[in-house]
Amino acid sequence: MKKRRTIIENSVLFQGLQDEQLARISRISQEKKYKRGESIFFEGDIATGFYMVAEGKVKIFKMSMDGREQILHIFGPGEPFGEVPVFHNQPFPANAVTMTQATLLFFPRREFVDLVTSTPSLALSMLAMLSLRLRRFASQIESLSLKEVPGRLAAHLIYLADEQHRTDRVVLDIPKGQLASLLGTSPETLSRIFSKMSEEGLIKVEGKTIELLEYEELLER
Amino acid sequence: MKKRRTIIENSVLFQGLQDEQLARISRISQEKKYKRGESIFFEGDIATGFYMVAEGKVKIFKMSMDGREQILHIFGPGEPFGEVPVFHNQPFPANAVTMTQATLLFFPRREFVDLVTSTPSLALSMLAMLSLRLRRFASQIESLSLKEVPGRLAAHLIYLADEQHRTDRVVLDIPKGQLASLLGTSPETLSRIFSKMSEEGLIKVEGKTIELLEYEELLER
DNA sequence: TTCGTCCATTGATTTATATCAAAAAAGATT
DNA sequence: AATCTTTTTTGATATAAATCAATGGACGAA
Repeated sequence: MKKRRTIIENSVLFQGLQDEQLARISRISQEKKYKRGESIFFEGDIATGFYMVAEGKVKIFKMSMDGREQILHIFGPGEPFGEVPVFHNQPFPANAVTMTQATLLFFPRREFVDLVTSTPSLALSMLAMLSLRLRRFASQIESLSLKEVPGRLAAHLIYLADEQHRTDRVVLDIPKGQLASLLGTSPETLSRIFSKMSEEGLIKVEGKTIELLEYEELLER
Repeated sequence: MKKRRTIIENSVLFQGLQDEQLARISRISQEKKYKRGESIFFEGDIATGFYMVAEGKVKIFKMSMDGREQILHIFGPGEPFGEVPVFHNQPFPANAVTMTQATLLFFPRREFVDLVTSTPSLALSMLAMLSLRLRRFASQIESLSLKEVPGRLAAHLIYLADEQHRTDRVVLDIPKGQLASLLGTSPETLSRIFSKMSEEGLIKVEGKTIELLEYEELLER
């Protein structure tokens, strides 16, 4: 499996932190292995720490009186769970069970709190990173509901251009089918829009390389 | 209205803090009154601090060029908003407007950051808050891109049912037009879907009260 | 080479939803 | 009660995009 450190530095919660900070986080984490269908915690349990999925899938669910389970979340690699009650020092509000064989990282509350307490900058960096992600999510939601697909594609191309530090061309880092899903559309539709934008002279598509012929125009979309 | 101190010590963000810290928080906060429909801030504004609702309701939303709005959150008493720029030192990512007459507490950025730095449990609360928001956004994005409107409505009804601790009926806390914007659709479409779901016997709509006749079915949507 | 698999494109059709327009209903104000 | 305003519903139409179906590479394996 992937190295613990890799999981941590690519996780929602810790990504973007400095090496030194990541190292400390990594040091307090404990690796735990689970078989499929094993319980991780139950509703009402004292939250002694939180978890992050390294490998496998975990479901968080509540049980209704008549014994039916209501799944609240399903978490996969890189996603933390149980952190909200842990940070608030409250019992777990739901149950957690592995859906597959799984490897989890456990972060003991005590040690995590000590770490944050002794390193104020860690908490601030984490807050900054979470804020940044919230910002991105907000614009993704905006994009999904307020723009139609060509607009979303344009926004994504601009985003890639920004990331790749150029305004003349970008290289897609995922297959077009996946891009379609990322933009909330179908491969067919995406393909048609690529050709329409090409006809309009906005871009030129050559496999995974997209030339941005009218950067300014794209911004408008 | 309730005393400022009461709001603060019962809020998710500040609950559990010691008296001295609560007093400090209370000291740096400023009370502001708003009429219904007043703007609190606009997307792009420089942020000098964040807010907490003491009384009333506030919506956070994005606006498209042609004036359509997508609501990102609706906040009520005790809930903070506008914290993202506090930790990221960038302009507000969305607009905020009061939906009712409202009283807000304003916390200046500088003082608050100092406070967070010196109060680990506050930092943890803040982390919990942002972490939770991130999760909500993630499911909103999933919902917008994967489900069509009836599914989103069903999910929202279930969410309300959960929040209101009952499975037989829920009461909408906002006008239907606003709900449409929250679900990323138009009032007309939402209205039609309400009547279709009623015909199908899934729900029964009486003004703002929605009876959930087939809770299980709704879950499936 | 040829075969098979994966990915991308193109065409035809269907469908969900937005939009435009207007009426009806519900609340608020005088 | 009467008027005004806001919210909700209904109808007709337009449209973006999903879906279904088929074809055309591209790439690796045998």
